[in-house]
Amino acid sequence: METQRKTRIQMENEERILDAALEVFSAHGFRGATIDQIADHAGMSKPNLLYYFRRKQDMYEALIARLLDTWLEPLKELDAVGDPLPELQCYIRRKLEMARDFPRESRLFANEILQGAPRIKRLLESELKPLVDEKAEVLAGWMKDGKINTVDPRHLIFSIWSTTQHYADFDVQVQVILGPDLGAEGRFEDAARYLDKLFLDGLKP
Amino acid sequence: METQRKTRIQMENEERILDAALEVFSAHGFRGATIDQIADHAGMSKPNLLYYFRRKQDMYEALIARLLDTWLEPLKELDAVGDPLPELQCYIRRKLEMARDFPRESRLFANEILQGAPRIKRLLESELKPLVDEKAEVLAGWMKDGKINTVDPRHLIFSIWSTTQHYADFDVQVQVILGPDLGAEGRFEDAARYLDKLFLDGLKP
DNA sequence: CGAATTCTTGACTGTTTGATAAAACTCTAA
DNA sequence: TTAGAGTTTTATCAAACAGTCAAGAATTCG
Repeated sequence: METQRKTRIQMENEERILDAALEVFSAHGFRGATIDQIADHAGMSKPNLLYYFRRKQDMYEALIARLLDTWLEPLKELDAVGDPLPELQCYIRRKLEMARDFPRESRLFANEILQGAPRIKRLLESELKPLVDEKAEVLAGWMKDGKINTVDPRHLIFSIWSTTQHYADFDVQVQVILGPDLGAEGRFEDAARYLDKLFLDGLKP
Repeated sequence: METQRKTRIQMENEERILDAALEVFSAHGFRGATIDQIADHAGMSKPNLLYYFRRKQDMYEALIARLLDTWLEPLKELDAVGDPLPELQCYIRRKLEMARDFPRESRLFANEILQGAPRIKRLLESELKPLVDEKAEVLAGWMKDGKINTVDPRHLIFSIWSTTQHYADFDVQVQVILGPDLGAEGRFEDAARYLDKLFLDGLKP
């Protein structure tokens, strides 16, 4: 069976479609998104879109597969041989940068998990779980060596994910509360400064 | 115009419907939920359900209105005259308890905010914003008095919301990573212990 | 009781939506 | 240049969906 080569038009259109799909899926979730909306965003007719992805679910799965690696990359780079505290600070900042630079991706995952991850639960078990297990060991090692405060490493990871992704997933709420005066960039800097303090020193005076 | 009194059957059925609606809306979001699903969960026919709530959106709005107060109550109780650190610890624990005891409510809000809060943005501005402004002042006062570490009070509130609600909203992911051995109760205790440490001392050894 | 009111249901309507078929058009490589 | 592969469109379908209607069943209350 020969590997199918993709034409120029195929590559261009699949790209356009996946970008449009990300836009729509991340804003409305899988069931809330319609093929018509995605086709509109991609600037093509619905049957034409369905020529490239025969079913709605195919687009969704293609998106997820393409994004998961990017999404897990910062955690993968958490390095056992690095200096623990700076290493963690760097991880937190990178996650925060991703929330700023890829909010659609963040919301896509959030939507999926929120609704019970029916389409990617298996992927979480095969990709996410082992990675977290591995990095939890790294963190546990640092704790044993007295390099960082001793806490449950998995819950530590949860708190990094939740605090950073909050700025992408709950952006509307964040904007309502912080007001629009401060731009997105200003909000980002404030958040980075705050999280740095929180994770280093906590709230004790 | 006389105030309409509600019959026994009306009260019972509206209750049943709103509970079913919470179940379905929180699992699928507004657009993903169907009236048929809600009617099934409530154990009644669709036309019967629509006799009580004429449109899908009416159920949703009734739910939101009913839940918002409950949801904001812990923050309302944050007391300026109390002892700062214990007061915050108490708030964190109460939010975590709500994530454990009312995960559907948490997911309902999460779904709504995630999708841009089209239906409750006004409510956030009129109810949530002033409350947060007020409590941010309280926190700022504590910081000025040197009772707690000086950080951005609004971002502090964000981090409490995100870390606690994470356990309700991303429950599937949490379960995949922590494994099912540990029950929900055990997970809760671990989370409470971790968050206590994080917010008090941070990660510095 | 019995009549007024409230509640419930089956059948139905118009619309949206995911998906298909086939014809028409465009591109590419020999 | 032209045959064939690849692409786009028009027309269409069946299922899912929000919401309606009128008639029948149950409940309430004088």
